[in-house]
Amino acid sequence: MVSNSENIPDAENFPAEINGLRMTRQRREVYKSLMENRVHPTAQDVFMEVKDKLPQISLATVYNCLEALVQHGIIRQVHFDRESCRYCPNLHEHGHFHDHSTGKIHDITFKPGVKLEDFLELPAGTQITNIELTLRGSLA
Amino acid sequence: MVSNSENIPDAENFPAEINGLRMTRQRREVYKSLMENRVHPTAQDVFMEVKDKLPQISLATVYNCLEALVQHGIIRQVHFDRESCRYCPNLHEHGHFHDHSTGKIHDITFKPGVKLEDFLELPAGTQITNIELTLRGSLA
DNA sequence: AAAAGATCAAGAATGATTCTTATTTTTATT
DNA sequence: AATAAAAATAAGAATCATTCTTGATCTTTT
Repeated sequence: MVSNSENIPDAENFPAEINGLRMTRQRREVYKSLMENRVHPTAQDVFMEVKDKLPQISLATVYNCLEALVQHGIIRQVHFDRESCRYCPNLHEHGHFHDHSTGKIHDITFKPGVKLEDFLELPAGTQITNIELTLRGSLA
Repeated sequence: MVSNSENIPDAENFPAEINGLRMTRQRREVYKSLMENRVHPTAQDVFMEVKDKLPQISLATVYNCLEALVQHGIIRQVHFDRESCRYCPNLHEHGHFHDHSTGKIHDITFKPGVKLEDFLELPAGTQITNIELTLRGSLA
């Protein structure tokens, strides 16, 4: 159980809106599912999870909810090649390590204080708004 | 013209095989197209380019050729979100900067001597076999 | 309570990629 | 050089994640 390490509010006292996005029943369950098990699920995965709580929810609605949450900066979308998009409620700047031996995806953080210019040759005047870093390999 | 900064052999004296991959007419034209204009094209882009030389080539064959070239370590496949895959003959370790103001994609190299452990918190025992780094933004 | 606006469910549409199959080309064998 | 076996190609069908469309259902505002 991951539970209270991150203070996930339960249904009753869940905020009515987050970052200006109204928390409907569907959005709340989608978001809670992401918060409760940090497995970088696909839309399909979330759909199956959430159906326990809202049996009538549709896959299209899960896509809508995920999109809305992404647009409001509540979750992040991550990509591995051209596989299904995955979703992640960790908003801290981080990359991902795809462990091929287990199939699991792990968050990778930058060392404190590191800046892009420290390790990349960036052309002068580059304004970076988004970084996506993906490592692949295995834990020996 | 990019031409001879990288010594692209012309059709006649093109190697019969590269990294153990036999250079058929189709593979050769696909590869030459990538080498000659470094624009990170999609399969569709390459298809249109190569049709000038081989009018009867099919899109499926372009996909086959690109796949074969990737499998033999002759080119790299790169991904931007879930857009069409793009291809790149630059085999040096590098990332990509997607400039939203122009739509262009630029190669970004690491500063010489930089190692992953220098800027990332890598769990002990991680064996990295592949890195994909994508930056988005604009040139101010 | 009525009207306007948002959200939702269901299924159709889209688009990149992969797969299938028959044909053609290349290579190996006689 | 002729034949057999293997590899590559063309064409189009199939797949699969995602987006779009439409009508129905909630929510909020009036």
